[in-house]
Amino acid sequence: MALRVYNTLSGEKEIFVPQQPGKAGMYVCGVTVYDYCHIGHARANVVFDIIYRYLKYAGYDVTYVRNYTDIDDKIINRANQEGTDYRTIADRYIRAFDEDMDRLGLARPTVEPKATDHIGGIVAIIETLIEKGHAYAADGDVYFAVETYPDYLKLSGRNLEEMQAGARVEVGEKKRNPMDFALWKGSKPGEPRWESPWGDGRPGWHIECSAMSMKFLGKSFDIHGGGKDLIFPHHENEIAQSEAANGCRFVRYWLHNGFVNINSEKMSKSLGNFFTIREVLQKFDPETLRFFILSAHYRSPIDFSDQSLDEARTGLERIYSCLAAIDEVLNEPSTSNELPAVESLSPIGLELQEKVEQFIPRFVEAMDDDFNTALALGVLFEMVRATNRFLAEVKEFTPLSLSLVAHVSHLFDEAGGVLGLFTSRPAVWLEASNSARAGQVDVSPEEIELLIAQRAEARRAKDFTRGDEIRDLLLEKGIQLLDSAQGTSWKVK
RNA sequence: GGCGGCGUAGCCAAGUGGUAAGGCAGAGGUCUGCAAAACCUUUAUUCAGCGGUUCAAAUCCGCUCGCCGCCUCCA
Repeated sequence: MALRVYNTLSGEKEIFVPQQPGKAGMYVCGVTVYDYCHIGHARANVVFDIIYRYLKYAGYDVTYVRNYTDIDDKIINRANQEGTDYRTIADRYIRAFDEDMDRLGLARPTVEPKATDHIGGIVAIIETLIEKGHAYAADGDVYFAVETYPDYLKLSGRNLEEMQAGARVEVGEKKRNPMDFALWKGSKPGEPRWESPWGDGRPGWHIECSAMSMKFLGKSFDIHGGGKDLIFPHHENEIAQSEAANGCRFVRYWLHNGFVNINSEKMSKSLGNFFTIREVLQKFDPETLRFFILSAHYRSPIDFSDQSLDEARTGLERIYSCLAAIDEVLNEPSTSNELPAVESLSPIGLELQEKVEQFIPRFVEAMDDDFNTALALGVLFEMVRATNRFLAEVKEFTPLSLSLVAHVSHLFDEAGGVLGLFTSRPAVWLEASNSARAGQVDVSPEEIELLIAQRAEARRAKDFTRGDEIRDLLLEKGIQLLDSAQGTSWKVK
């Protein structure tokens, strides 16, 4: 089964056929760098990170371009508020973005261009558009004339007449048609400016993406992505500019991710109901956030809450616990040196072996179906259960059972590499997750260890009443004790 | 008003014609001095409602109800 992707342009899943066999070109609209990113940005970037990784995994030579919009009204406003220049603001939030994405474990795109490094390309496209009669200069600004491009609004499925009739569209006095949009904006005094044939100014919002994608991926390329909210007007305008200028199809597959909601409502700056990535990462592990994002299909809305993140953490913990158990088995020196003459697996072992054999085909099938990460995680969990059963059953590990367990370990590495998960050593992750949450409990680890020692003492003396008292005391404070043959450990409940 | 999406167990969530994955939470059991963890078993005769197409529908069509998004900057 081949990779199928949902194309916003056709409204259907289509078999992915790249322009050039074996290669894939992908452009994703990055952020406007005027503030810290919220978890909506986290979702969009994680989603396309997975798509990037999976395309590579599927064997494509991928060129992934993700831009920074580093010149824009909001950046200028912010700079004015702080009494500084736009560059200071842009550079600060580019750094912040990079830090956030690194923490979330994103692979770096092939190229991360900045709009302001491509003014030349932008001006060139605008000149072409004017030459071809698709754009006109008006008093220092340049506008794209939407009526000259018959396919306008084909992505969002709208109708130009009805949109023009809409009361909320104001007629800019310089525009010939209220739907025309700016390619170039003349600079007001004190604003950042670049030279152009139409006077000093700066690019409009949409044109930068046309210029940068063309520079790095050509006039026509495979995948263009972004959040659903970019479909109109941003992507619609990109299509108009690029196709009108180049006379050929701009993008083959348009991919759009769904929103992050708070109480079923879109998270956004204007509603003020957003959480920054940094805020969330103070409470939750980055991998937990990533796991949460992957637990739903990328096109569906997801509802963000502490509870849903808690559940994601519990689920991820289940997997990491299994991986830690695997590590222990694999790192332990082999207990039996005698090889059984005929070695065979128990029914539970055979079941695990079956899961192991089916794993990659099922994983690939899930990911091939429009990057169905939620289904892929389900497949992962089935292998976790089979592995837990097997580990619980086996008393002595033979070469055969060890190689089976090692195989499971490799499969988790392989899938983890695509999903950007399980990058930590399991024992370390579990320990870190536990101690991070220990900070939220009003008992110190030292006190806990002391109480555990006292309890062990009491239990040795068969004073179970005292022992249970200590256990219940800790439980009341949210500390759960875990007894094992190796001793007593603890975790935050 | 126009366009689009969604409604699956207590919660989250896969599933686009062949008889409901997975996770969390819950219940019972194994283990344990008792617990916890782990493991086992179990939890939707049913997919918002009503009609229709079909041998067969959560899946296709129509209508109704409810929620959300885009139409202005937004991942």
